[in-house]
Amino acid sequence: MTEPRWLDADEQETWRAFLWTSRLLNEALDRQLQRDSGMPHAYYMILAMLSESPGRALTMSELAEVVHSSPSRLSHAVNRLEEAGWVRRTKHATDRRATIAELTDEGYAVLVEAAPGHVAEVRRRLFDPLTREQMLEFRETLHALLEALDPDHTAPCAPDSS
Amino acid sequence: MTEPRWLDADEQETWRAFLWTSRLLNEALDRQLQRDSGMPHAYYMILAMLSESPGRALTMSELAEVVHSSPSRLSHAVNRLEEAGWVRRTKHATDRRATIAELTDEGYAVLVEAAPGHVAEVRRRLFDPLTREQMLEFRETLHALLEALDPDHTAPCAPDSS
DNA sequence: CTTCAAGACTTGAAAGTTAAACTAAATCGG
DNA sequence: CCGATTTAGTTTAACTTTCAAGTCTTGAAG
Repeated sequence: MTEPRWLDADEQETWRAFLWTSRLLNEALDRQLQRDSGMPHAYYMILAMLSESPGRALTMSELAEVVHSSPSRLSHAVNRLEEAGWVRRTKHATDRRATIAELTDEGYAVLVEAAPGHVAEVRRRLFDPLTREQMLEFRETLHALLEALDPDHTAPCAPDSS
Repeated sequence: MTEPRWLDADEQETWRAFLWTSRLLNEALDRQLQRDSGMPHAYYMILAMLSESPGRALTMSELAEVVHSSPSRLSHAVNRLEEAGWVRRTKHATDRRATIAELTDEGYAVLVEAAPGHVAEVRRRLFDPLTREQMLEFRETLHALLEALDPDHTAPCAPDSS
């Protein structure tokens, strides 16, 4: 740690802006989902990712990866979702270590109910305030940051759903 | 909620990229601070904001505002920081409702110790991957988003410290 | 000068997350 | 085939955050 180059004023402001934007945006989304569907954003993501998977099911490991959750966190979350009746656990047929999490019909219904409001909120908070050009250049910048944060592309940032 | 305009492919990808970037960046920062200084980012912010305030002290309300914390969360956090001996609570002289949180010398020392590593991490994760132009345009975009998220400028995004 | 709403916190319990330890099943290298 | 690893997942406890309620001022109205 030789000579820690301090942040200049522009950097300072950029850093602040990033911190506040990501916090306020995440809070807005969380509030909306909690209010309208009674679940946090992380839980919504679990349902959403399951709904897009073949058979509306994934192993816990696969699911943990796509929602970027630790195994532990996912396990707790799926406990809750199972209690709510939105997800069901099954044993994997051939690999008996694996557990399969499957979206129930009820869970799917909840998701279908929740999605429009969620998408509307994303649009309102993220896309309405930006021009198309701003959005595209924003995306490029985010990709540059992602490249540095996650060189191996662990993150499933290919075109997928919300 | 009439006709929920879905996200197109570009929007989809932008939204994903934002989600992942903000998560990975926040995680990286949290990990670094937890590892090197044994505290979460939110606690670091409390110390940092106090250190920049006149007399290294603020009322709980003021502090809650600058770190964007609920009163309750801040109260719990300050309990921990007080146990650690990094912050001290005092009664406000004239308004006996108010409590003043004051950074102790020990807390200041911890912050001074922690700051360089933290700044280095911010630089590494956020600024190194971007060109100066990218950074400046990124900041503009974030300001546009902030304007929509927080029209009353509650967020202290004027030039300040980390 | 009382009354009473609003302001500034604190508290306790519940929800969510993290960290570390643990079980069980599959795989790999002799 | 067998022991050592690795992989998959759960569990427990600690910790952070949120939510709802409660305390003690202040300030403003009547």
